[in-house]
Amino acid sequence: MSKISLEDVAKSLGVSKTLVSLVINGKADAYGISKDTRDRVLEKVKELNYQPNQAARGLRTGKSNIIGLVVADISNQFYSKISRSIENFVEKNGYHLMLSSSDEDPDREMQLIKMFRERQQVDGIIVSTTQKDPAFFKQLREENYPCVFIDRTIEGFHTDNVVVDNKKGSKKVVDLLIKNNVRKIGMLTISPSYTSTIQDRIAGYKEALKANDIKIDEKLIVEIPFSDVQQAVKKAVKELVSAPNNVKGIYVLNNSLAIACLEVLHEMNLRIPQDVALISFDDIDLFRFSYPPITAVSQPLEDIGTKAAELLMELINEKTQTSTARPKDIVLQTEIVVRSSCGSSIRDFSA
Amino acid sequence: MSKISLEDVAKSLGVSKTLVSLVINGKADAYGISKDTRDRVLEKVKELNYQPNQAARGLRTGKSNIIGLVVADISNQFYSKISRSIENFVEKNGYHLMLSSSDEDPDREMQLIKMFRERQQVDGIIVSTTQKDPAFFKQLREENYPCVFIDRTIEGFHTDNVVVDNKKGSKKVVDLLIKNNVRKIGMLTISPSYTSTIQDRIAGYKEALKANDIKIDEKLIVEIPFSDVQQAVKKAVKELVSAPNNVKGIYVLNNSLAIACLEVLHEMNLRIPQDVALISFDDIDLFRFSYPPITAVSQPLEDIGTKAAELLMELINEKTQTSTARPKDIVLQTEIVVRSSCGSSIRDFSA
DNA sequence: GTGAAAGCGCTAACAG
DNA sequence: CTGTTAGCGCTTTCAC
Repeated sequence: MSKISLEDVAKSLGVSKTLVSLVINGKADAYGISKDTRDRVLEKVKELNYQPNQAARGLRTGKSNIIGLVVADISNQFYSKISRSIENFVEKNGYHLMLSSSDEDPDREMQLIKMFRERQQVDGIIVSTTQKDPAFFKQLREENYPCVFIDRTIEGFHTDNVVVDNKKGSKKVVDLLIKNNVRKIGMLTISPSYTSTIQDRIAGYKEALKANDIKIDEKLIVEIPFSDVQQAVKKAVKELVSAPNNVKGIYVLNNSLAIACLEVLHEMNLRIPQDVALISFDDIDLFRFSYPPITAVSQPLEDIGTKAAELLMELINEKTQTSTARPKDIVLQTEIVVRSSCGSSIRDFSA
Repeated sequence: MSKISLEDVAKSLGVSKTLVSLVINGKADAYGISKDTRDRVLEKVKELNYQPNQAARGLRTGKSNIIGLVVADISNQFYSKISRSIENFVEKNGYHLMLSSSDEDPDREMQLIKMFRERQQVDGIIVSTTQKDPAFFKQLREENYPCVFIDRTIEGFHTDNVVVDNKKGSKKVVDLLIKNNVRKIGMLTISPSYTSTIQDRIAGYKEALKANDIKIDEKLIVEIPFSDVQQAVKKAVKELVSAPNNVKGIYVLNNSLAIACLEVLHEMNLRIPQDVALISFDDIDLFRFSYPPITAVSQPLEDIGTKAAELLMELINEKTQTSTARPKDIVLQTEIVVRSSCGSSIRDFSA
């Protein structure tokens, strides 16, 4: 441990702890400390390689300079990319990132947040929530605890969040498929399906169908449990592509589903897009190089992370002050990345 | 904030803080506290939803119950999967994970670790180091600071680590390619190339060539800078596949290189493996579904994370005690996943 | 079996 | 401009 303390620095300089503390915290000017003493202090600090003890500081100030991030699964590229950009941003502000995965379990998520907050004194959190009921977060807000939602919102609960326009993105990509003459389109959603993300994507799908005078068939919408994607997708895809459904296109609502779906289609020796077209939400590296390359709705991951971190830093700093225009609802736009899996090929490796 | 403190609990029970503290920390038995009072305390704690303040506890005990993880880039699936399994393990022990990416910058890495340790009171770290010089870690060890290496070691420095047998894996995969009658094999390494991982993989490549009486041509070994993979790979691949080099196979030493390489080969309209074969270290989801599927050396990511976390927990708990058989050098085995990119096809989508 | 009291290292009134 | 002092909430001797 950094055995040397504030007191050591003060003593070896023959000054008070206060003085050293003020200098270290950049309050030298505010307290009119002479440039000379300030420099002497700074020099000594460097010489002794003094590092303030955060536990002590935290105990005193009630702050930790740590922020928490809770996502469904950090090993999903979608979240790990966002995490990276959050890290980059908060680091500039002297914050560190504490991380946890909820596995889409609402109770676990609550537990994690509580732990972060109450035990570890995390100064604020960024969460991709899997809650349905806003009660927990309402209380958090009442207690004025800095919290930013990413990716998902909770119905009927307005708070600071950074999301993408899921409905619009969803509609556009389904529209594209229909323009490519695929009119019978099955959809794979994922549980928990009550999340805003999934709901909006479903809504976009339905809108696209309606706009093209296609009747919505609820039997073509299959919900896959988060805990057993592999098996469930297999079963679902088989049913969708065969009679009486005979879908000619499959729309999957996230990247894990896409991977599983791709695997099943290959196993079944179905050609994509000739036999069945495939489109997905979430664009990941894999989709560029898969066989065939997959058309997907791409989200600005870096922006999501950066904006969320920015928002959280604002919240933490404003905390007691009156806040301007809160909560901030940031909606970013998606982009359709067209590849051969939907029939309209930009680049097709099978040539 | 959890406004209620130890004192609140004690007061509302009419007992001392000591008592409550002892009960909470499971030392009731050791101090012979009656089952009756213990239960009363526990009940009150629950009723008031008391959460110990970690900052205070940390200040007192010098522990934080946080461990740090430093990797090159958390958005690389290789690290995010490991991170996930570390998280799972340490969580069971009541620890949280603090995360940072070093971007393969040795100075940044040192800075991060110092911060973790000295400022944030992280109880121990797991690091995929990018250092060449062991000095920093030697000092860490002298100060008895718990630290576990994953993925990479530093030459001439023995410490607790969890790695895979890179040399063997590398040799096996190159061997395979040679067995498939590809004898002119170029290799793309990545900087910093002095890491044990890269050195061992290079050694494996050379061994395989030697074992098959193929002359080693240093011109076929190209180092790609971590900071500019895309461009550099493009240039390198073009040179490798054309005269006078005319390689018939490319071996890339990690997954980022593979992705970049795949892209270039497609751009150049070269068929894999007919024109150029491709093999890689690190198996990621993408390789199963890419066109063509890519043969790779697969690493037991979950095991790496779990073992490393286990080791670290041991180190933290042993700290003062005499340790048995330290440092522990855990070497896990890799597995070659054969796919069509190397010529010997198990499953080939191009059919 | 239980309580009193010291003190971890720091910050922030308040004095001067 | 600089120093004194009082805790933040907890653990841990030591006493009873």
